[in-house]
Amino acid sequence: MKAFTERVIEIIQKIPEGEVATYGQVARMAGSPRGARQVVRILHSCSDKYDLPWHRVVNKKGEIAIQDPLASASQLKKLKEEGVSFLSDKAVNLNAHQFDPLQDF
DNA sequence: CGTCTGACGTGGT
DNA sequence: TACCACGCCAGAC
Repeated sequence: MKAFTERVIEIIQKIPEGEVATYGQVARMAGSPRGARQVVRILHSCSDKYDLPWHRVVNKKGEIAIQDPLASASQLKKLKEEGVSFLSDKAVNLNAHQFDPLQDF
């Protein structure tokens, strides 16, 4: 049983290119259904240190939730480059690109 | 220890 | 459909 934080990090690293996952989804996969906020904290503190594909994590509406305009623009660009389709300027098509955890279990 | 915070989720209006 | 209030819980101080 690894620490919740480490599990979250591993899960995020498993998200394939061209797909995205929601904060709550990652939290559930890590064993903490209510831990979406913790996923946020982890991205803040570990996205750089652990080389996480943080741009593949969005909120449940498929929107880029990050507040920093520079970082959100970067996320948008990376997702488009990976072939993710967008419903709007800030929301991905979750229905078509949401990461399927079945492949991981 | 107690308190605050946050790139969220859910349910009610 | 959109917005608001509240719950959640690990980490920073």
